[in-house]
Amino acid sequence: MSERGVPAEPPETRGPRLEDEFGYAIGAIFRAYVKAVEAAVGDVPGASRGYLVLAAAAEGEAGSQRALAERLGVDRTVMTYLLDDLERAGLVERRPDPADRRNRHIVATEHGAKRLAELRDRVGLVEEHLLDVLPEESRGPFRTMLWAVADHASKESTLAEVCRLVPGFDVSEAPSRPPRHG
Amino acid sequence: MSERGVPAEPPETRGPRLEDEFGYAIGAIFRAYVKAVEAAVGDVPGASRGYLVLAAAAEGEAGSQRALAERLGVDRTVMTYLLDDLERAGLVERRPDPADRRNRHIVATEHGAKRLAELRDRVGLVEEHLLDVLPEESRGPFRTMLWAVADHASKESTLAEVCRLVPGFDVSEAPSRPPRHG
DNA sequence: TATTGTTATACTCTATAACTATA
DNA sequence: TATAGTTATAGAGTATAACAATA
Repeated sequence: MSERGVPAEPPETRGPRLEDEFGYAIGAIFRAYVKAVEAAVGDVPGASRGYLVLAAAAEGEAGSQRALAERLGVDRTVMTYLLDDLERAGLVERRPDPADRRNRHIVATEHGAKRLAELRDRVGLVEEHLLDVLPEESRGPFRTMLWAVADHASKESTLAEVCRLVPGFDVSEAPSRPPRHG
Repeated sequence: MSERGVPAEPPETRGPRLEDEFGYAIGAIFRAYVKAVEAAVGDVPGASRGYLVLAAAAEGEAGSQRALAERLGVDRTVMTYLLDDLERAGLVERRPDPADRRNRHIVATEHGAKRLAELRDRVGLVEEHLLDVLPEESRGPFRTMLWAVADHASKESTLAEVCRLVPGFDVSEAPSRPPRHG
């Protein structure tokens, strides 16, 4: 029927297992973190994402909605909805920026700051538990390296450079991927 | 108007920045990986997820659809749609398992295996570029540690243990989170 | 005119439930 | 009865586009 041949059954072991793929590893950690934090933060709107927004707001470094949305890799409209919920829960406030009244400064309320203190403890336990497979003396170095990679990955230039490295590769050219079903 | 007080502006620096949060770091890396691989694999259905499925299929270790779905953290119905697309693209095949005819064994076609070889190169470049901020001698140890954490995070028992550590914390009890807007 | 934020809407992805077939 | 896979459908998340306010 089909001219495409039979699958290549591995005679022994030809390549890496699924679990050896970088994408598998990073995805597994990300999913576990999100799921655990989701439960740890209870009814905080936006779950792990809401926690990060609250953390930034409490440090007074959240900046404008747009800036915050970009840092978290979400659309600015999504940030609007998320902040609606966090504000309704009394955790954060939108402050008009006197310097540029188009901007809204995102800050934590007193209640938000207090709530965050508890959340930090709980989320901290989640993190600790995720990393407790590593020998204690490795955790510091691991975090340092993870942070360095994250910082690198966040840069616009990084994705752009990948495009130059891979022939016929262009991030901006979305290959007009069809929807999965519909 | 409101009895909730003013936000706590940081007098100096009270806590970690957003970028210091584990959740920020892991999310940033995950997003960058997904985005870059999405472009790198071109028209492969399912993008980074499709790549992982194809990789598992080509090694003959994908097993049943359900097993594969669980390893990738997706619903079994989602796996059905994803495999529909990959099969339509001629990259994988569903083989009925003679031992238990309810199961479908997922295997790569010859075309799929050939395509995967190219994809591995391209995805490999993406990975290399993400990690090239680390000094060369650190990349191996970093991967080893990342894999260990991923393996640990994938275990059912890990999430369960987190529940015992955090007081009043239960993953299975989804706190009936309301939809974000609707 | 360009930008921030909002709103309405459409779209995409995911999950739920019902069904078939195997066991 | 229980499980793997499929299908239909509803639901949740996201993005697009049009708008108001400000620069």
